[in-house]
Amino acid sequence: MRSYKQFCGLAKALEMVGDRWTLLIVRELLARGRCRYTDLQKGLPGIATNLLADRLRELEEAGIIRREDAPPPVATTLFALTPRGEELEPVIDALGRWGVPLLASASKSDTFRGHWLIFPAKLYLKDHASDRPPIAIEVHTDDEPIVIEAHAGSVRARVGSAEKPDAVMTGSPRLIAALISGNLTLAAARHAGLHYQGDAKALKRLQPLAFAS
Amino acid sequence: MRSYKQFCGLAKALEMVGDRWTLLIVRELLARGRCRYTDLQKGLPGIATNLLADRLRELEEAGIIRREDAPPPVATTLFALTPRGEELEPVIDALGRWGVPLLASASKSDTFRGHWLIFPAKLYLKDHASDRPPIAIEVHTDDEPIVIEAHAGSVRARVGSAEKPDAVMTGSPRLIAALISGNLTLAAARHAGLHYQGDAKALKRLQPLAFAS
DNA sequence: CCGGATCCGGGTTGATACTG
DNA sequence: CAGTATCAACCCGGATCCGG
Repeated sequence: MRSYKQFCGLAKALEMVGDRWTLLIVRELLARGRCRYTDLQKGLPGIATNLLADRLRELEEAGIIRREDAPPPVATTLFALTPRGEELEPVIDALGRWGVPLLASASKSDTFRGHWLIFPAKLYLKDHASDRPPIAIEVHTDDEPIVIEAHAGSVRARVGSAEKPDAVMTGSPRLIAALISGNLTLAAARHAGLHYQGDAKALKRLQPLAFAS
Repeated sequence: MRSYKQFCGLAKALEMVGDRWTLLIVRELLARGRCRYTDLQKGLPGIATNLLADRLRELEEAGIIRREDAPPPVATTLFALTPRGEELEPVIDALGRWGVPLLASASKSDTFRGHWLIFPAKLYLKDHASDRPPIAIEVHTDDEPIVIEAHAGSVRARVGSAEKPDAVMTGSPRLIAALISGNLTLAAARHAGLHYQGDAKALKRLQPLAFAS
């Protein structure tokens, strides 16, 4: 991106990460950890391959990502965030949180990837029973499943499955996002088509206190 | 901005505020409160007037800013953030904080506006003596002065002057930014050309505890 | 299949000039 | 003061191609 030529931290930050697609690439690397070019492409539906290649080079020059040569027998290139790149997490979180209300009026035809739910899960869910044993909830959409785990007061979310989940939910991204962000009760989400099996209290332990139903 | 067509809060947020210049316009309105088109132009050196007009229209359609007709005798248009627009403050703060380290290698010829210092002042300074009487520090650069006020544990910064400042500092933006963000001690900044008169303890009360010199 | 490079058409940006 | 109008330069998206 062209320089703004302003002595301002915000302007300097935008020169490095303000380009189209750039922060979405960082989102992918934050959500999945280090991954291959092709994995990035799958997580960024709509990006042109030349733009992905350009951005990766710019991000590497800026010290935000790092290129690693995976050892044999894989022998492929892996892309990962540097520590400086990981410091962008608060930025992604703040922007993502600001954007959640916009999802309500999203187009029906928008693409979706399961691991994008990791961010609202981390942002909105808290462990309100830190003295209880750990729990795990599996979340299934059309795409790849994720697991939300609560353990001693902290919540983490990651791609993959749990070995013995306390609950498993299946539904449209829209329903699950509304449920996580506190705009829908479990009962209402079920009524709208969400499938939830397992311990209902597992979810209640994590949900925002906004509604107490 | 073209749609990413992704069901993701971050992507939706970037569609609204990810365009070039957009977040800098929000920065201006956050720092100065409501102001005129010409004030915005002065605070955004380098923006083309057609782009400013375009962005203001887009931001208004998005519900982020509001256009007000100032009453006579001023009779001018004022631009102000809506509540939804003000919710972008955490985003600006996170990005600005991430960008502060980049200022160290900024170009000598970058433009500067005094009120841009409001953000690092709010972000980095804390009132470490909430039981003491309020203080005010005036900060002068080539441009418009700002005031940093500490009162009962909280710090605020605004454009303008104080009636009876406890201290007044004058120096280059670079020096003052380094001092505020904790990368330079007062002694070092003075040695590098910063002029500081008044109570040195006033500044010490606010500075990050990073260095204890 | 992986990780791009190249080319091209169209849209966006930036600089300047101009106006109600 | 608060913008339009115009136009060149640049950036983006889509398609295609290519060496390992």
